[in-house]
Amino acid sequence: MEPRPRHSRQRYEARARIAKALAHPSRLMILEALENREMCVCDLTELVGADQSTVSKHLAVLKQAGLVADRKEGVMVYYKLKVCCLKGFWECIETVLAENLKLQQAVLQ
Amino acid sequence: MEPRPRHSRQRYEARARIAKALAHPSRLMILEALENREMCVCDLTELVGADQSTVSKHLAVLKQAGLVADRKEGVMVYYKLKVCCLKGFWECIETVLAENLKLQQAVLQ
DNA sequence: GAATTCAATGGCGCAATGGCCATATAAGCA
DNA sequence: TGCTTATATGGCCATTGCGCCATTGAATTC
Repeated sequence: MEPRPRHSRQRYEARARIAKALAHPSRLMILEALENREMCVCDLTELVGADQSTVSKHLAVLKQAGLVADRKEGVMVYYKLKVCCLKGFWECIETVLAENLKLQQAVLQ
Repeated sequence: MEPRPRHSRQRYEARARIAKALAHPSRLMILEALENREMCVCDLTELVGADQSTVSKHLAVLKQAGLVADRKEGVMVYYKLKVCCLKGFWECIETVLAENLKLQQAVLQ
């Protein structure tokens, strides 16, 4: 059985671009916060606890990946989730973490 | 409403470590291939089309994240999926990609 | 129009990532 | 004991990622 990729390299690269956008703690925090309601950059800056410019760049990454949308209202810019499929992602991550923890504890005993 | 993180910083960092492991096209390709059956490093090296040492390092990343497990049999090392929750992840990624594509096409028209 | 506020951008430094080559390690075989 | 094969590791280099600072741009208010 010769192993063959199921999809094209471009497709895996496209998938990885999305996954990369998810691969930072601050961005995960932002995404989770936006599940409740839309928030302005100032809110998110306070939430993350980093420099405003840093948060702004994180938001640009999320927007570029198509995960959030922004809306300007006066001086403020509000961001909201653009996709509702993140639930499956959270569940997957948490499952892995729980499994890892279980194994670690088993080793200690 | 003051914005407050739902979880600790450590938790977001732990989540991000898993997400980081998913954030490379070759690793996504490997994970998808392992859904069918376990495969040795030589198979996966052929699949990915990179240097054997490169693939070995990708596998170490996946193993460290707790996504795959390895089993030695003689000279060969076989890797298999350790978690079955990746389906939710794929679906999420594909949903985002489909949505992005739809919007791009709408812009062109 | 000057001052203030919110957000985005450019720049810079530093750490992490990922690629290949070369080498090490380990198992199987002559 | 060598010899070959499969995998892992170390080294090196180029690229990327991410933090903050400083600045710019845009909207609001005085």
